Amino acid sequence: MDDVKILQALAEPTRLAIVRQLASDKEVCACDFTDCCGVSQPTVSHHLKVLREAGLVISERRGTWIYYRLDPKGAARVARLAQLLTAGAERDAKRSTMKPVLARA
Amino acid sequence: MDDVKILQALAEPTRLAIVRQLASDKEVCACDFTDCCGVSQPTVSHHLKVLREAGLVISERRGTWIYYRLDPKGAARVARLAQLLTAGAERDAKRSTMKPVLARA
DNA sequence: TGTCAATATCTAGGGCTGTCGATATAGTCG
DNA sequence: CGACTATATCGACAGCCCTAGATATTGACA
Repeated sequence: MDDVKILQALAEPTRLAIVRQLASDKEVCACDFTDCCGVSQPTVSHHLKVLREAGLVISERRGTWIYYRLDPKGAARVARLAQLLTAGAERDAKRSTMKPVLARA
Repeated sequence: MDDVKILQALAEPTRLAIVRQLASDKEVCACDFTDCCGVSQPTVSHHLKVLREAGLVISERRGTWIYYRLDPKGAARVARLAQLLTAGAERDAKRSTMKPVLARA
């Protein structure tokens, strides 16, 4: 229900970089994000928590390491939002269905 | 490359409400957003500016009023981001393509 | 059990942002 | 031009959030 939360999670350079890495690398160890993003370990941990609580990523512990990957549910939510926008924009582009703007007041 | 800017613009309750209204109403006068969002006129003006500069909405002056509608380019950008996520998530769901995790160090 | 590595939590500070009142600008109509 | 309306800008304040150092927790391994 909280699409704002998902968008807020994505709307940050470091977190978007993390998500992009997961979109291309399939599975990434938490320890590797420190290099790719240029921030400290506590900061990475914080961002991963935000992404997790937003429902965008899933974590799985494997020994000492924790591996992250994209959450299909979060991706689906973003896709639905995108579809809402594209559908509205495409509809507006159709001149034939444009109703004349009625006088106000 | 400022996808972050687009996401930041969407990641705010009032602005997302504005965008949702535009997705369903096709064309909306700026003066109508004050009612639907429950914020003051300067705040609405501020949010519309953010959405405009992010490339999500287009404004068109018609006399005293200014009408807003969705920008197809912004919608396309969001759609591309969503596709990135869904593609990655769907790929991860395929067990057959999962490579075993190699030992680290 | 003790040590080491990976990750999480706590804390504080600095910057960004949403908000609104006051004011300015722009357009319409007499 | 002058009055009125819609919208934009300005100024200030409060709250949120990104960040990193210090510290705690967790798991592996000997």
